[in-house]
Amino acid sequence: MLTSSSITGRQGAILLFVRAELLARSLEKAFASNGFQTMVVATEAALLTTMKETTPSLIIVERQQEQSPYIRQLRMSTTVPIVSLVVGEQPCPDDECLKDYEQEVDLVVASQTPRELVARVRAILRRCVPPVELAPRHYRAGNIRMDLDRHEVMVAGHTIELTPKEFKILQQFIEAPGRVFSRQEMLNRVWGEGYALEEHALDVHIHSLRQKMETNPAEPGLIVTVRGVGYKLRV
Amino acid sequence: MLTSSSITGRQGAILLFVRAELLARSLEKAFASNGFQTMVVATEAALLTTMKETTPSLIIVERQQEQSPYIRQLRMSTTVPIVSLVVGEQPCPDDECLKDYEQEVDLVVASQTPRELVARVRAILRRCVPPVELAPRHYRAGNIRMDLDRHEVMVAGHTIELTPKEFKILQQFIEAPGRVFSRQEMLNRVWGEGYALEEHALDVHIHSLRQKMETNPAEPGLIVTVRGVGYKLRV
DNA sequence: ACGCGGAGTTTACATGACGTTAATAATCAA
DNA sequence: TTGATTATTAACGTCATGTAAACTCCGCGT
Repeated sequence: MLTSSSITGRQGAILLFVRAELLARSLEKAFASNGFQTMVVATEAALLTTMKETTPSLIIVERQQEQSPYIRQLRMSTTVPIVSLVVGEQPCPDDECLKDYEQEVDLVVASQTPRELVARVRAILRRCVPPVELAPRHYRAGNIRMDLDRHEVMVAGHTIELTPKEFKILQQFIEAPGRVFSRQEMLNRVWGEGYALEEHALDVHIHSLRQKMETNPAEPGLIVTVRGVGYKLRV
Repeated sequence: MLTSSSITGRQGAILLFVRAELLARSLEKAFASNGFQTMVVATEAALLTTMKETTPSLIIVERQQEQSPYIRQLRMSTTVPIVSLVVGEQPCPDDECLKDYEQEVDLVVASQTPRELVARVRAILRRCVPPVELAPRHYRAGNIRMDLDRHEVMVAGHTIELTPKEFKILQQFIEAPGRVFSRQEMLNRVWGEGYALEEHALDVHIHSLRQKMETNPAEPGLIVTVRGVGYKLRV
């Protein structure tokens, strides 16, 4: 059952900036067993480039001496919660910790059991769940409108009900209007890569899509056949 | 970006639930000198009545043995951040602290310098001020009205009683009317991030919600299922 | 302490929608 | 016309969902 992952818009992972391999492993494991995904980086450079490419839901940084500069840089570049992790035996001197807080770090915490760290992280994330709906995702092509969040499709002004497969197929079409999709490519996109499936399984879904969308399903004007090649959405 | 200046302005006070007079004084002083107002209560009863009359911006609770019951009660009655303060010499045993976190306490912290406590509180408030202050406490969608402060729901003019879970679920729906929530996303939002939970648990609560809300629960017109995807509130 | 009751969770099962296959008809290109 | 490609339909198995009910857990009152 691969269905759940696609629509949920999976939360960003926890980004761990830790030098010690051993520590990284144990944290990674602790988070993984609590249902969190993690990414690990070991250098400042890697941290910053990772931040450019992905959006973690929280960052844990192993605290160092004189870390202010890049912590500030990090804080400026993202609003994601930052946890400063003090490793080693000697506790972080008070004024050092306070400096972190002044940099708007969300939590400075001494090395504890991984379980407790996970609990603290979870407590922070509870507060940071975005108030829903950052950017509504919807498409338009011709007189077809598709709202991915609402899972709604309108053709010529009135809503039509699509099954999950139909919806996904139409989504492929509308994301590249006019482009021809071979059966095999459509199968890969909708059913998943490497799914051996009778090619003509798609035909049936195309058919039912046409039944629901076309004004005259017998002479398709929206989803048109390109003989010998595949199907495309007429723009 | 997170602006620290506006936070200290006019804003609910910090509610301190501390028994020891001396400790109360010192905390009060520390917060006062950092621009926070405080209220102090010394008994559970006073805490709960104060909560009914005012809306603090954060609550600090001196941790006791076996505090779960009223912490839970507190957590259910408000969304304000709660800090569990461990006083005394012996550190809080691990699993005890974890219990607090499971009750959705925001931070469990051992007695430190007042300055550091203030810094930690400020870090939490940075995250929580926007929701507390500018999030509407009252929603309306169709003929559904929801008052978060009063914890009341009205459908078509008359009040219905919802359990805490039901209430939270409906809240997610009404904050983004029409948007489809996958089971997993709803679980994350209501039960908390990373809680592995049988997806089916949600169905049951949806069912009881329908029983209470729908005119004809057999044919849901308000909370509709989007097969293979999730549920949404029909607008 | 004990039991009661409500809330939440899990289990189990019936139902019906959905996806797939296969078989047949229609259409198009040589 | 003939073979290949596509359209259509029916049938069937699987899976998602709805629902009831049992069970656990916790708070509350006796």
